[in-house]
Amino acid sequence: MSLPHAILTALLEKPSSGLELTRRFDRSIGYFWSATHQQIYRELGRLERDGLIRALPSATATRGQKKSYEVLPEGRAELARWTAAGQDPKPMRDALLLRLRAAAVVGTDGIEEDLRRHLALHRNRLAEYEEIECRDFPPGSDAIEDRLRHVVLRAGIDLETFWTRWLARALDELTAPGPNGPSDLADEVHDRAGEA
Amino acid sequence: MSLPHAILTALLEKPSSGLELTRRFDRSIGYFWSATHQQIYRELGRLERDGLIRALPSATATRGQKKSYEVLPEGRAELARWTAAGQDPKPMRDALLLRLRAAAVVGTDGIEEDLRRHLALHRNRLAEYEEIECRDFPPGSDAIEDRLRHVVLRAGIDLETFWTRWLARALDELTAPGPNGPSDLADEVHDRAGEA
DNA sequence: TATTTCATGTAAGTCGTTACATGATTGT
DNA sequence: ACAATCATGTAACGACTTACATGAAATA
Repeated sequence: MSLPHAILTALLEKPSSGLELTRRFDRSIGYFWSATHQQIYRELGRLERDGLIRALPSATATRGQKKSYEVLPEGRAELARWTAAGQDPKPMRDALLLRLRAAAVVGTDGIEEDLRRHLALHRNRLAEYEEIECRDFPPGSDAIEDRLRHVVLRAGIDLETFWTRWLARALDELTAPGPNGPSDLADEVHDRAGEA
Repeated sequence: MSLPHAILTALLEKPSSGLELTRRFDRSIGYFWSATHQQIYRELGRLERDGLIRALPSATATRGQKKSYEVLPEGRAELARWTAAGQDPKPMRDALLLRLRAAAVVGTDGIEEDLRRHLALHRNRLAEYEEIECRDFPPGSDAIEDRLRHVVLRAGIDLETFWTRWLARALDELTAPGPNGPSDLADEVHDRAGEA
């Protein structure tokens, strides 16, 4: 149940329409909580129905017309309640690690190319985050709101740093010659099919 | 569509029943792809229906009786096809980062306690992974299958290391006194509600 | 026999993804 | 007028979550 609270946070930072929210999710907020425009419109409908947000008076009620929302006191209270309540971390899900484990069983065809592609993507995102840090968080800012936002961005930077380093290492392990050379895995595994 | 392939990988490593798979997902595989027993039973039914796995002949057909599965050649082929195909990384979703961003708007009540709890959890998991590394991957193993499994475990270790460091840093930022002290955020933000 | 544990499943509801539909505005 | 774009939705489906149901085996 995080999407409604992500939207409440975004609307408190600045009242917006559905499409504006979608764009903001593509930029900053979506870096740690992504959402499509369909999810956002559905959730805006629910939040309005439940009395946590309301459409700005200026907005007309017809389809295709821009319609902006603002957070009501009940919405702010609900966000504060959710923020203060503890939550257990969700177990992670990473398809790339799963594929690597599968590759240890059925062979490594196609993996190296994809690791390189992921490495390039993570390097790009890392550069993007570091640019944001230079622009928005010059050294010496000290209000606690800024410190919080900065430490969140820092998580993104450190995570992308981890991925770039780990992918480089995985590529090393994948391409380094083993005792029988790097390309004999598929047959070898096939011979061992069915063992414990 | 990763769950069926996670199950195929697990079954190739060792034929198992639904409950055995559930336990293995709680241990090693679930470290990067978690699943509940309901998901697993449903998926086993689909995989059997589609001819990718089959129940071992010994298994009886009645409810409440243990029923083990093994992978058929079609299942192995499907797993190899999926493993070789490229996939885009999914955007990440982390509720804790979202809560920190929300806390910058509605106040930091309750956050510090939860950060400490998360820090303890990640430290425990890190210790767990490092123990597995010492036990299962002594220095000098060099078959490519072992190198692959090791580098996957390494991702887990490095990720938990990142989280412990980042959480410690976040706690520093949260508890360090700011220009107006650490406890005045809620009121301050409330005064600023509605600005750009 | 009664309880607990093992083991397999059903059902309902929410969330996320993909594809499509519709109205309004702007530019040519 | 026409096309492109902005903007708001609907519909359908699959994935995930939570709660519950049922049968078999062990054990007290």
